[in-house]
Amino acid sequence: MPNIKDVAALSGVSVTTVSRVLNKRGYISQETYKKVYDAMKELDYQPNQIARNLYNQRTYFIGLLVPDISHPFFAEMAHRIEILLFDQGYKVILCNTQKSNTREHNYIDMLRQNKVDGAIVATHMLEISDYEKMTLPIVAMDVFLGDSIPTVCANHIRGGKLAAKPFIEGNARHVLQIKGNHDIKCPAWTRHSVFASELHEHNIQCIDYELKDEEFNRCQYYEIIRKLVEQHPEIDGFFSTDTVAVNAMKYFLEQGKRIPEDVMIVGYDGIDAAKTTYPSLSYVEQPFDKLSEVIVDILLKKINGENITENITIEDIRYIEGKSTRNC
Amino acid sequence: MPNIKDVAALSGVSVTTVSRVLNKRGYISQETYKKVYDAMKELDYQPNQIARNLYNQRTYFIGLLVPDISHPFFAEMAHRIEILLFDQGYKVILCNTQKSNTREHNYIDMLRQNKVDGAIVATHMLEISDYEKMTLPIVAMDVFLGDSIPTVCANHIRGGKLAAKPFIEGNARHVLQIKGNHDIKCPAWTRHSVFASELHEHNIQCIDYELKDEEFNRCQYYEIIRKLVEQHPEIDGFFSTDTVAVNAMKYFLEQGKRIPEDVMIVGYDGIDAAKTTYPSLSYVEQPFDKLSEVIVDILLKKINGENITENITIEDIRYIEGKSTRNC
DNA sequence: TGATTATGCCAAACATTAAAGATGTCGCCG
DNA sequence: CGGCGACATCTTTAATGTTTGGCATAATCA
Repeated sequence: MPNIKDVAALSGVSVTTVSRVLNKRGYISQETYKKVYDAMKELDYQPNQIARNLYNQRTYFIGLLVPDISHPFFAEMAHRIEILLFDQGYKVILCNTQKSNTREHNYIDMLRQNKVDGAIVATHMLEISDYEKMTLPIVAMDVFLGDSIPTVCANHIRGGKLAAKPFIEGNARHVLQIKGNHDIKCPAWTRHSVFASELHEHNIQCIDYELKDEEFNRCQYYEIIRKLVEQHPEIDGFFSTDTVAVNAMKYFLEQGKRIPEDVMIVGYDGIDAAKTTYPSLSYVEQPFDKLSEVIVDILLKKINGENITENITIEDIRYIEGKSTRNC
Repeated sequence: MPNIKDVAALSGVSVTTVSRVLNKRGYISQETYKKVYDAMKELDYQPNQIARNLYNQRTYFIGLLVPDISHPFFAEMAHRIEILLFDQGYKVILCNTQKSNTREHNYIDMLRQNKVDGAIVATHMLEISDYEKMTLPIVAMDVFLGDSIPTVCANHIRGGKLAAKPFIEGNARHVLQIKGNHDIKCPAWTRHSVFASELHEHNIQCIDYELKDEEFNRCQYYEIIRKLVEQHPEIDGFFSTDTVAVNAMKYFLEQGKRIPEDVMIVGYDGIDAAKTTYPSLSYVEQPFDKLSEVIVDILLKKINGENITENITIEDIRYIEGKSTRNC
């Protein structure tokens, strides 16, 4: 692979001059400029970023830690985040932590060894103290990593209320909600507790089920729902993330239940799958675009030295009414 | 951030000795080993990979170019590929080319400047010659990038036949198939041409529609289907990728069509969405696990100097029968 | 003449590694 | 007991590709 010396040799100028051309620094004549550019083209020269990174002490690399990129929520976010970052000159290193703290630990070490400029973290298998003692600029995505690290998430209080409303208005009596196995510090937890208390306020029974550690795989959802509904045949309402909700819809329909007459279903997130069900799913939509914009914005500010620790809550969260809920 | 000098200073040995401890090279006394490790721990030292990369002339970085990571097919593949690579010590740089050749070009340049050890490419907006002249080890994922770059894909001839079978056996008369806007060199194209010729052999009309460049966004699928079906009300069969197929199912059900009695639907890929429809979708399943294993395997072999140019076709592709097709 | 423009050279810096060299210790043989 | 070699341990030095600052040297222009 050609290096700057080869370019200098071919164009008949010094290495310094080539560097000056590359970085548009100092005086360069039109003629030299052309000579150097021609040489670069002829050699198909690509400046060695590794060497530049070493000298400049920054890499423009960003670590993106998600539990599982094949989960549509993270895929949607990753897509937007990567594009926003690339357009600002940053490169994303993808890390699937798989809900394993060993893996998460290895990824964090790897990112630090590779001197990433920052990280976006959507997982939290490590101790909060592990994150807090890091000097690396971090933004937490829908997850709490301690007071010193800003969390960006949608307003889950509002989300929980929005999700509860159709059940209240539709006169549901026994609602099953399935929540992730995140610990209590996870913002997503909020929507579920708000949801539950909203229902209780209206004397609607809320049956809570928390997915176990080993139940995070999406292909298990259907079975889990089947068992739960068998245990609670009285269920006439269901609330969970979209990925779970679409499985629930399938199950209820297969059982001959009418939706929304017999069972109402509300999803959360607004991923593709929520938009292609029949009957169409009612769901609370997370502001993917806004979330990713704010996450990237905060991260870049932190990288540029701003000391940001406050959490940011995105307010624009909407309820999209489909045909899986009824209005009485 | 502490560097190897700080560790050396704190442990009272030379920089080289620390390096030897790190790389387990040469003779190190138990005592020195301990001193160095204690110092590393005390300083929370992380070896600088950038400097190592520069010296060793390899980065263990792999570029992953996909059109759009939020598309479930790529998300599923990316997930598996990233895990396999990380477990082999490689790091994945995520690139969403967005079907833009400018972006793709910029990504390729970026990857070369960052001296990635290899790349997995699932997009092809550039000229084949652009890829062929690169010295970078590349594996093409379900895409053709010229004779010198190995393509890994499932057997789409078999896939096309498997997809056609239920329509033939179910006595469909007018089948609409929607295919991606990939040019004719894309392996995925094969399944659609095989599908069409299989139908023709059995005197079934096959209406082909090719998505336009600007129609790659999944939220547009429903509208496209609506227009096509309005133009062809005789349609009693539908074949496409899962992401399109689930939209078709929604549309037909909303139109009051019975599935499979009035319209049969077959999907392709086997993503989550295909598994949560009601009635359950019949689909041809791509071997995600096997595909990703082979892609990573071939790439690592190429990185290690093997000259691999032959395409690899994965045979284990299956038809999963759901309730969206009928057996007459 | 003196400022401006253009270029070159050299050395240092970034953090690390590897080859070669220095130093010291130990055992063994004559 | 002196010398030699084998081995253990650590240091010195050069290298990886790039940028930058300081300094020197011209040529050009006003």
